[in-house]
Amino acid sequence: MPPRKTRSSAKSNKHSDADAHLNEGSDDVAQRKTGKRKRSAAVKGDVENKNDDACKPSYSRWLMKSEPESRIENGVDVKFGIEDLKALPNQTGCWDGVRNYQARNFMREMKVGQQAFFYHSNCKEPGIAGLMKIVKEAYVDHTQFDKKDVHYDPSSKADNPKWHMVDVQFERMVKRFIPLAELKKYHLEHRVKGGPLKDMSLFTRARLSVQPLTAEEFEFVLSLENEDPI
DNA sequence: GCCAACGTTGGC
DNA sequence: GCCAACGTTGGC
Repeated sequence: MPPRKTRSSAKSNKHSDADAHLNEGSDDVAQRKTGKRKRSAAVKGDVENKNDDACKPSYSRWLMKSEPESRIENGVDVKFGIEDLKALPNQTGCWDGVRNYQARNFMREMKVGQQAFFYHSNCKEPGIAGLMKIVKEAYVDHTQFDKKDVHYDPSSKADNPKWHMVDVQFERMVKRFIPLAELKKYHLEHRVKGGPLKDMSLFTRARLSVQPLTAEEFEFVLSLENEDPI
């Protein structure tokens, strides 16, 4: 498969007439393969909201990664930083190109109005650049069918699409950029002494491009805006 | 540019 | 359904 990056491209509400539903549960291939249902979303975490049906934790805050620096992949520049989102019409874009089942599943859980950190990855200074909010719930990612697209997936069929995306809208920059290195210091400290970042997915599941945050994690990270850099 | 960690694929 | 080989992610 051709994937790489977890990203968003410069298309905005163009496809927003697509319905906000998804063929529920139709293709949790990864989960079926391992026979472990709900493993991806259930890996520890807060239980602030429960779904009606089960005891599966649900999240309402997210972190989404994208690359702010130019990098050519299959002849296409995959750069998409927070400034690029901000520059789109209505400061809104679709988060296409996610080709990882866990990340996709988290996107499917997202609800309109929820907040997400915009994280800059694979760049000079990785870290959290700003905040965005979910403005459209999961719908089919059209780029999987586009042969010209970097994230084209020949294994995905039109009558049973594998990949979905959400629309996000720029909300604001963080008051100061919060570097990964700083978050990591807290993470290591909290792992020893206890603290909100001790299990943060950014470190415990570093390669996941769409991650859930607990309320405690989210609030702690946000509070760093008002602190001096360490 | 390197490479560790980890997700995916496919043979058996 | 195991697991080795392979490919990707992303920090450094």
